[in-house]
Amino acid sequence: MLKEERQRIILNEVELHNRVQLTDIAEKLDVSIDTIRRDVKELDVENRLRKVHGGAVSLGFANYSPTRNNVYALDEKIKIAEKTIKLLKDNSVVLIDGGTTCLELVRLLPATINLTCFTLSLPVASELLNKPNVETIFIGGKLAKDAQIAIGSNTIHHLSNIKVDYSFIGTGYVDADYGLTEFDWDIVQTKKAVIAASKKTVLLCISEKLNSQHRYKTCEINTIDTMITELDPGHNQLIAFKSQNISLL
Amino acid sequence: MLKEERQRIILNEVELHNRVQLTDIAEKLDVSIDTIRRDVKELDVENRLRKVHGGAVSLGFANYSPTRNNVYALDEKIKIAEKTIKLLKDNSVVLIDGGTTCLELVRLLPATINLTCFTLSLPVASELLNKPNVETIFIGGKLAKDAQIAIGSNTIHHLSNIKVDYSFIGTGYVDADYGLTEFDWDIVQTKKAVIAASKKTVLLCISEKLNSQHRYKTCEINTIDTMITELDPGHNQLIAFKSQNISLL
DNA sequence: TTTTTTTATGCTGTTTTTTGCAATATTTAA
DNA sequence: TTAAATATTGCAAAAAACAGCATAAAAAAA
Repeated sequence: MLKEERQRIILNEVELHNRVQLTDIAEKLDVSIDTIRRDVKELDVENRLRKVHGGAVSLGFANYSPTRNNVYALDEKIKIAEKTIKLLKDNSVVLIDGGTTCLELVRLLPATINLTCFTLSLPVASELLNKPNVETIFIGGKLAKDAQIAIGSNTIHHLSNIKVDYSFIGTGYVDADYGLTEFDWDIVQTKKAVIAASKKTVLLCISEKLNSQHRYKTCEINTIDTMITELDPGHNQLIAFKSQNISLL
Repeated sequence: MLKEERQRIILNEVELHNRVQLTDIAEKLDVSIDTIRRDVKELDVENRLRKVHGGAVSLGFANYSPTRNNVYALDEKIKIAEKTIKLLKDNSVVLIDGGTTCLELVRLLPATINLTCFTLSLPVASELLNKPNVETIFIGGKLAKDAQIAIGSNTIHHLSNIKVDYSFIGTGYVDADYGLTEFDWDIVQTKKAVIAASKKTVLLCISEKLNSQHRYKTCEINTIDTMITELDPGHNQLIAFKSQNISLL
């Protein structure tokens, strides 16, 4: 049997069942497991399937990723993400909120980091699945169409049952006096529950949002433990926050 | 024998069987392996076939994968999705499983349809958010990296608290006698919980999976209420299922 | 015609690829 | 944690590819 032929059969099996075991294929084709393993490794390098421990899965199955749309102020968000990653300790349990800043944080997480991550956000969950050493737990509930996050009473109830070391949240609006505010009432309720479920809360926020406010209040500014912007902590845009009881990074 | 004639025979053989081995053809034509090797090499540079180690494969065979659509057996799955959509009544509450067939179903859902959808699958949830009149509820829990679905005791517990009108599920393997089976134990547990949470269960399955089986059993075939394949219900591949207590579509 | 040139083929020895095996390490499941 | 399954690595045998050479056949030129 030609190698090409064998690999074609492997691909076919993988696409048919989404997932196959190397031992099964080896037996079926009557070649050694080593041969199948090498085939699968090659096919993996060629991006025709994804090799996993003990077998292989089809790309359609494993490779789902939402199209990365144009992220506003990407550079700033990347800077924030990099600062945030320094805060993360191995083996901690964290909760990561939705929003593009948090999503950028997840994208930039090093593959080596060992975390247990809770999240409410579909895109964040999707990205987290690409991190080999992160265990991802999605907090279920009714999904908000626009924000792509779980909201509502059910979600809030689930959140009331957990307590994480750190939560990393974004916000629609922030002001040193008025605190964190949002446009959407449901989001506020959910964020409140997130903060209540965290020992420490870290706010990720580009400087452009500073000194803005909206209708519904999530929390006072000093409810936040740490605020991370792309600016240097000594920047004079942050003076109003320095007097509050939060640490700046 | 003319070189021209020999090469034509080689090409014929390749077209017919999608592949040939050099040793076979050399023996058949009673020339040295070197001659055949040179022939095949020439045909390869002329782009009439593709030379591989030990033989040659047809162009269609070699090109099948690189430029193919990402979803295996897409046409069949679309046909299944179309049949399934006819089952859906407005304002019903359904649960949609993961897998590419179910994902295709969601993609083809008309924008007008009014549904409440539960799901465990990240990609399915993501697609559902594009449907303006569908309320999506994600059943939370620990996420499986490869299948991108919620699994584990927490998920199963959540499922035990709901009862939907219909669930639409896929399966790794199905056999008229052995029932639905899977490669993965966790997936089986979750699927069992899904079935328990449904008044009616509908299996979506391309015919290629019929008469295949694996290690862990999800359920007997007659636990399923309806099975939908891309085939006509009267097709003789489905005879073994007709005698079971399930309806075919 | 004969001679020369070109092309095709087969043979030999060497190199590369493929494959299976065994020893060891790593990952996973219980 | 331990035990089992799976991966990795190095190695050796077999198959295939390759390069060079000699010969035979065919074509072209004398």
